[in-house]
Amino acid sequence: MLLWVYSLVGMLLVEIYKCLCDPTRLRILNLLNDGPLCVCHIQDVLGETQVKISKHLAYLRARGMVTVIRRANWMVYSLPERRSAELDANLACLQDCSCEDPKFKADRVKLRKLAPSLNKKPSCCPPVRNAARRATSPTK
Amino acid sequence: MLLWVYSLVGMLLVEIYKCLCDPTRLRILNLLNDGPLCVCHIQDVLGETQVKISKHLAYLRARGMVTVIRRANWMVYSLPERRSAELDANLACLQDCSCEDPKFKADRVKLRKLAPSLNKKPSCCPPVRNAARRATSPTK
DNA sequence: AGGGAATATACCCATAAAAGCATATGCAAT
DNA sequence: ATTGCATATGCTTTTATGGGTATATTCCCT
Repeated sequence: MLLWVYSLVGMLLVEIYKCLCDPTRLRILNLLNDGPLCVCHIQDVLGETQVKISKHLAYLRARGMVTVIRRANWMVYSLPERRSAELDANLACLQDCSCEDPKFKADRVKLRKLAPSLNKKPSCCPPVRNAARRATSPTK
Repeated sequence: MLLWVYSLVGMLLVEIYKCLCDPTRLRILNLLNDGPLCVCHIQDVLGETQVKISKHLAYLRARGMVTVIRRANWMVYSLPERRSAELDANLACLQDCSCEDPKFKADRVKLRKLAPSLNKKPSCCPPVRNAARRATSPTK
């Protein structure tokens, strides 16, 4: 698998669409639109296995579609702060499309209901709206 | 390959993105944004083989991303007249993104330069902006 | 140092996608 | 009917993708 991290500016349109053409990834991005999240939150809301979520996050990360920071044991994912014009336009478009869609809406509702109890865990990712972000993947 | 023609309204977001995640299809849609085109025009502008273009058009057609009418020997493809909100938003977004992009722009320029000579062919698809359109595929 | 928790990765399998070559289809004109 | 043209389809190969199971990594805590 030949992959490299695209610079945010140079991110190809096709690569953006490749990120968007899977239902699980769309659901993840829909959640991240409301703010940074750790894997366990995403996992619990989507009701999918840890591996599945983790792999899709890796896919998105490798293409600069999300950024991540480590917070103790937890990996906190966010939409990238600095975005190419293309990425920005498409994320906005996705938000438009998903905001009315019942399935996406349900995920967001579930997240809000779940969030308080999840945040009672020892020191899971806090419900802050704008955690510090890093541009590149910490995985090496 | 299990495929069916999506009703325009019910077209799933993921299916839209699947149509958009291939460079050749993006180039095709970029050209169609300027108006209906027959296969030979697309083929000549993109410089790709007939099979390749035809197959990608079939892919788009099967998902309601383009419509087609027969005009004598020629098949004239268009973007669908009636579009779901999602499709409309994404086509607009694509147009935004591709209008500045040098590669897409080059294709459009090439089309305009090529069009006059191509239209000298016996009775190739005319350079009309709004040919009659049909909603479904004529192929059976 | 050792254990537990959260997350990532390796490997495997089934399926889908992309492209090529060859061939078929449908229309028009002779 | 036959030929020629534009386009579509069938078959094949290669590669990518998505998901699963098992295992590794990285951190915190004791």
